[in-house]
Amino acid sequence: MQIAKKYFTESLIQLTILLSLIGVRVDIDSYLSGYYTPLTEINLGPSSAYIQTPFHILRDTLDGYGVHPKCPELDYFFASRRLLDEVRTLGSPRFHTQLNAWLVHQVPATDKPECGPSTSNSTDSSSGLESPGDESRDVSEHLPVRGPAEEDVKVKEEEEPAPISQLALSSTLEREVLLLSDLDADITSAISRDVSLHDAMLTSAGVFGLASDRSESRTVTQQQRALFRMESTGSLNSDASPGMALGLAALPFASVCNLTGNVSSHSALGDCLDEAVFDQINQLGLEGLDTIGSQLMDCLDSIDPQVLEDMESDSGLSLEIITSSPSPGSSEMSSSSSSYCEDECGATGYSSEVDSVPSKGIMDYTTTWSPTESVWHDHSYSSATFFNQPSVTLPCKNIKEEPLSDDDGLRLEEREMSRDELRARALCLPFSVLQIVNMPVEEFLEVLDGHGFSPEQVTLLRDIRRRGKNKLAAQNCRKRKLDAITGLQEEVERLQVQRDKLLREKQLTAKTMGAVGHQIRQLTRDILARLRDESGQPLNPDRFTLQCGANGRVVVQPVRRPAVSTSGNKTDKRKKEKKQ
DNA sequence: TGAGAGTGTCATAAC
DNA sequence: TTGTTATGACACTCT
Repeated sequence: MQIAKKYFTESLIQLTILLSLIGVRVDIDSYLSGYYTPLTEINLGPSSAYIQTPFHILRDTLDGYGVHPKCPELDYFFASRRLLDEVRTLGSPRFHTQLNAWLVHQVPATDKPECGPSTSNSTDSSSGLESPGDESRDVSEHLPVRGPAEEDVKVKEEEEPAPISQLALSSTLEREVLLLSDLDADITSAISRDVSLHDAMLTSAGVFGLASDRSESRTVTQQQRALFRMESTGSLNSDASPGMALGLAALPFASVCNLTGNVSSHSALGDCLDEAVFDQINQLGLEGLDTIGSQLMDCLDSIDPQVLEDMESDSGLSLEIITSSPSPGSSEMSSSSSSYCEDECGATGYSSEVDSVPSKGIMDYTTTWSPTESVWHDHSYSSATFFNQPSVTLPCKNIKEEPLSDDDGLRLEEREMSRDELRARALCLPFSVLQIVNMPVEEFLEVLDGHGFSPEQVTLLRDIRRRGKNKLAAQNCRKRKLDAITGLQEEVERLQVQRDKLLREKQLTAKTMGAVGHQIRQLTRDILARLRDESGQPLNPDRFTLQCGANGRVVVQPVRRPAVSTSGNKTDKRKKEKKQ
């Protein structure tokens, strides 16, 4: 029994570690029952695209416990480290963990799209799904589908984290191992039904890059749509538990590939993993199920591994990553010589920091701008718009020739495009709105002069830039206004508290003064009653009083009464004199 | 259906 | 002179 409990606990912790790596927070405190250090986590849901988290301010809160619960990014950010730290603090009884890596899917190499020139240009940004040396990718592509018992991977220390894409849910329980061995068919079929591993990888990889080739662009788009279908109608609605769904939503970068399989195969895994664990996960994820789609794509597209890496050390700026999901053009497009294609996900979010503090991985554009730069930083657009933002610089010619397979989706994308994006597309400007807005003025002037634009295009470029700048300025202005209002409200509340405090002090002081005055009068009467005048009679308190001098001497003085009656008599006399 | 919030855009002033 | 920023005002959309 003791051994079973130990195995059970170890399995829970292993699962917790893995879930923490993918962003799912699990409270296994109740399961551990004091066996190990309590691990307490709160599921706070996904991050908002609007939220800018000042990581640099909280960089010292390594354990994350001090993080405000309304800051989901921070909690998400510290979850993995905290869990690992806590596990590490357990000391010597390190659980002998075996990770059974079962590959979820294998995609033929022919499906591997190329990201065109952007692939090489945005290596740093698109590497989120590729572990160093494409290790995970290689494993995913070359490893055959095998049972967990065949591929056991020792859990390495945190200093040498195993590629997440290689990892899957594991257990040391024999029962689980045996059952997992039978899951391959289900898992593979579940994933193949909706989206392949390679699709997910390439879709995410593609969002960071540019696609110059039309067919490649469409491939990526279709893959992305496939992923959308997966998350909207596929495994999430069928087999996946909400908890796992939320975990997938909070999934960072590459781990989504394997987790897609995990999500799809939850029903099977539920047989071999403790139901209580999944119940816990389900409870965690029920609230986030509605927004799972945007959350998933948030994680897929907006997380730059480089930036994630930087979170540990710096960067109070949020991510602004442009998605490279080239979409089919519209019929209004005219032919153009432009073959450059880039997506853009909205205007640069309002943040003076973004403009004034060029940061690593944040404002690459302003420092080393080039038309092929694909990394942007957007805080201002919602996730839905974020993912549906098509490129405004599609090669019009190719688009016009190719039939559209999904007109409804195209119209939806066009409808969600801004007017400037539509205008830019109409005039086939080879730059995205974001590029136009964010490029340095010198570059902008060079662009205006060196590309042989027509007057209409030049005017549109200037207007787009002006409107984009002004849009950001308006956002900043409104933010400042709200901050000012908030500050004033806080000041008002503070002053009201101070006023109430002063009023209470005033009342207390008046009360004290009254008591002291009463005591002084009583004391004066006592003293005067003890004193005698020349005739030996006690001094009348109504006619005498005590005065305390500056030197501390106390003297008896007669009470000075105002001569009201005399002055009144004088006026009466004057009135009588006037009458006479 | 009206109210309110949020947002984009324009006009303008200031730097 | 030009570009940028800040801000009021207006219109529009969405909840």
